[in-house]
Amino acid sequence: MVRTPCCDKTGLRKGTWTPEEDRKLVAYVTRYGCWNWRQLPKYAGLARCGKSCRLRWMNYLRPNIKRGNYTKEEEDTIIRLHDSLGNRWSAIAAQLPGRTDNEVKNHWHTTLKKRLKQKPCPTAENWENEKNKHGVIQEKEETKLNNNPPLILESSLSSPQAASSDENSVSDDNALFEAYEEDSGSFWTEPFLSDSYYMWSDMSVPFEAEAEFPLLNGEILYPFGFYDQLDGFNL
DNA sequence: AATAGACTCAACCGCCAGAAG
DNA sequence: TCTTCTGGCGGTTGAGTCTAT
Repeated sequence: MVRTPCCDKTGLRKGTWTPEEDRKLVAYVTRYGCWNWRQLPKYAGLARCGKSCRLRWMNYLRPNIKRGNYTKEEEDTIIRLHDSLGNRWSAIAAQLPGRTDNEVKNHWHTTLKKRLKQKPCPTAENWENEKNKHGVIQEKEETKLNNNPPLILESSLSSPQAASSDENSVSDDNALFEAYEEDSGSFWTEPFLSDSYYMWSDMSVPFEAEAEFPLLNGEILYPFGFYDQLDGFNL
């Protein structure tokens, strides 16, 4: 949706991502990882800032991103965690497999906040009651988050085994990664090339783009088929 | 059918913390 | 210790879509 594509002073594109840009980013990150978001666009052949690439990947292109309606359980979790953590969206999102902080934040502002204003959710009330009854639930929640950071991060999300049981709501884009898994075999078993894996094993220094990355030279080797924003990835 | 207002959500912005030099 | 770089986070924006009139 959204912002009119434009360029900033340095010639970097802004606004809505095109299918072609998505394709380049997905191809690059799944193949080489995101060893440095700021440098990545240059090597991936993208006229975007690194931040924009990271955001696009984290919120949209990453494997196992869950889209669509929120379940009652998910909404209850958001309300409960927001009650105890406040606007710590990333911490809240970490408890909801497949949901991003941006998505949780949007859902809160567009739906849940209003709903609670109109008619305080029974779940929130129950939560208050439970807190009063047991006194320790909130502390438990905080402790869990502080001492044992949720593992629902890149590596677990990227594994099909760890995917949510609500598979139908998971983005169709995942077909892309499943297809890649078939190709590479080791895709899921190797450390996921994402935030937790910035540098691939035998590459400590970024090499010359022209020499090493066909992505910049017309003949582009994509591990996947054509991506269509409406239909997802056509393999 | 046309229009206005409300709603949604992808994307941007600015700030902060941690790491490295 | 200071500076610079980078990733991450939360707040905000604004164009597209939906709904009511």
